[in-house]
Amino acid sequence: MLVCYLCCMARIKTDSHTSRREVIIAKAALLFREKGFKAASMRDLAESVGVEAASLYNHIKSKTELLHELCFGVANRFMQKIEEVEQEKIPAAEKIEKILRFHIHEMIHHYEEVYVSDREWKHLLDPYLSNFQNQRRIYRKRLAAIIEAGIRAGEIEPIDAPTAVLILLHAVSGIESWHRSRHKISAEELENNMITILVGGLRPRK
Amino acid sequence: MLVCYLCCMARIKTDSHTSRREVIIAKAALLFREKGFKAASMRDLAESVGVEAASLYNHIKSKTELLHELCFGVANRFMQKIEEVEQEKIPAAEKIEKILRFHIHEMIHHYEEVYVSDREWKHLLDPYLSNFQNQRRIYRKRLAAIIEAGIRAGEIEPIDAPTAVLILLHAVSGIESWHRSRHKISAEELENNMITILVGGLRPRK
DNA sequence: CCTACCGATCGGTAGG
DNA sequence: CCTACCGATCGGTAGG
Repeated sequence: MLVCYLCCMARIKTDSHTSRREVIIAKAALLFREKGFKAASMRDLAESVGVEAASLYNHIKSKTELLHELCFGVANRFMQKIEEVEQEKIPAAEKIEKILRFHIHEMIHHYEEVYVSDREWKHLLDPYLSNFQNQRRIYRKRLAAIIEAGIRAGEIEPIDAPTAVLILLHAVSGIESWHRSRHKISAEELENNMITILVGGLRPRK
Repeated sequence: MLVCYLCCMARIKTDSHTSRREVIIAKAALLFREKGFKAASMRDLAESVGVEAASLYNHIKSKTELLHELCFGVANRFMQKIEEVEQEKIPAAEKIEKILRFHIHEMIHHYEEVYVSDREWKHLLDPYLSNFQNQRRIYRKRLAAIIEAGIRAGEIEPIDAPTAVLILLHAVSGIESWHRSRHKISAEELENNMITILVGGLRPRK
């Protein structure tokens, strides 16, 4: 379940746009998530695609290229979303809630890619590695800035903003455990429970 | 900084108890955290210990044995702590706070091992792998049971307990990012900020 | 897209 | 604790 049902319906119906390359990347996401980047071999990937290992190289340049595609695909979506939310004229606490809901949605509907981007990025090679680390740092600073604005406006508990960012982002990545567990509550229930606990924890209590 | 200063002072002073095996395990924790289990080679480890790769096998059986040692060392400490806290006669919310503070403390002072146990356990081999997964599942159930008791007692917001557990545990593991960041606030500040955000989010707001 | 194959590196052993 | 070395597996290329 790499891709969101709604997002990709058109593509699946017409079928012709799911190129071989996209299939390879999707299968790579699954494999890298299951085994980790280093432990997943190109022969594993070839088998799951249904070709010989050598044939993969007609569609991709290298194993790390697959990791670039996955990591930056995810990073770009998050960066785009935060830019969009920053410009809305709503209270900071609502901005945070919107961004959190986006994180939760991405984690639920694009699980494999988001997970890989989160846990395997350290295996990127160096022009890409430092690029990715920079994007991450910038993203967290922007999120912290929203929280700080919220604190100044009295909408958010006065706490250390970088610590709050760290908690929020990692808490959301915990959906990974939910995703693989048996007794799953529904996606909506999960989302609302998380928002209750996390955003609730940020609001002033009187 | 594998081990806690306080915990290990005696050992460092007398010096003779830090056996070669313990040094190897400590260096392995560092390497597995930096590179990941699969990407860290026994030759890397040998170099960081200061011997040839073959010599390591006079002190350990295999690479995976190092992973066992690290994962179960950590798991056992957490299991022991939760058993201890369960038996105290204090409100559920205080139990949760105590356990959270223990998690935070472990993450700060035994960073490498806790991190490896958290992220690399999937590379354990199968008698150990399922054993570890069982311990994890049991631990989370016990934590959820404390939260549920707290909800029934009206000390904790009525939310889905497994979701709360998932959020709490992953939020705490976010200390990893703090640990490697430059502008670190102090460990005590960090701990108190986390408790404010997390336990604050659990308490009823009126 | 395949067969055939490469150099490098891996975890681990033998033997001293 | 070392030197020497093993079989397996890796990412990737050549050539068709």
